[in-house]
Amino acid sequence: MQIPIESLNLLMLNVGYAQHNGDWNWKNVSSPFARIYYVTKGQAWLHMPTGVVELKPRHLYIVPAYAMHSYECDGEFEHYYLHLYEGFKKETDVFDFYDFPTEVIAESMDEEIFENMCKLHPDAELPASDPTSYDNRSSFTDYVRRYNDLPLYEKMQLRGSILMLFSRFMRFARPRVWTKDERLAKVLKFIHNNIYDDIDVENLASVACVTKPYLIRLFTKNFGISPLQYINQKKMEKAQLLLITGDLPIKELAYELGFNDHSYFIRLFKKINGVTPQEYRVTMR
DNA sequence: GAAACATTCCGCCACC
DNA sequence: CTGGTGGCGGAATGTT
Repeated sequence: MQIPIESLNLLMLNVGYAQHNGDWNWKNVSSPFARIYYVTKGQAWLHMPTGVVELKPRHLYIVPAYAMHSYECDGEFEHYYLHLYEGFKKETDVFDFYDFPTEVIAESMDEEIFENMCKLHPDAELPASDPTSYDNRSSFTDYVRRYNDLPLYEKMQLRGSILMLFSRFMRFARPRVWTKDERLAKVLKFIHNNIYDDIDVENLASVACVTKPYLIRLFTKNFGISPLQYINQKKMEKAQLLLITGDLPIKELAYELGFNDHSYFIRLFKKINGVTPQEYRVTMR
């Protein structure tokens, strides 16, 4: 199954050029946005769950949203970066449905694309390159607002550039096979499509045409966690995105994600992410 | 499946 | 007023 291009809309959070000299070492970074890098000079290493990748000039690299990773560099290293997120409810979680190669060889125009994006959007550059504390003065919300205020033709240009770069990876992407079980595939799809609603496991069972206890057993056996745990995990991912890209009060945000009780939402968020929603919002932006 | 049991969820409330 | 904590208990979920 292929996702329709209409539902693929990656929005830019940041774009910029970074020069490092042994100071690009961050451990265990995970963000609700994806990163694409184009290396121009030097060398570094990217530690992904799947293994270590050497970062070399004239190559493109991608780190999917929510992927836990680390950076390592001991000398000169220069690169363009691009941060992307899927902003709207109806958009597919592209990183959940495809596996992308971390590295691809860049095409001749890619450096120019980056250069051009930087020239057109100097405001989208990160003030600091420490992924754990980007900056206190300007938040991601400002970047998002700036994007929203762009004239339509500039948004079109931007989307075009983003899709060009993303297509380099898409070309080699493999649809992720979560399960061979058709029933579970339907269940996963249902969860992804309704992640902003209050999902009842009873509904999932009817989607899969099995009884509830059976579904729970089947799901847990295949994915290692129960349906409800999976749903809440996904909701917390969306929460992270909403927290850094928007200004919604925590209470409203909880409601937005299908929680009827904000205190429960806060508890769940802290349980899964280790910090309270507000702490996350402040430290991540 | 079903039934019985343990555990977790989650909405409510009181409070800081 | 918002964000956050903790207790309670019935409902929902998960296990055997």
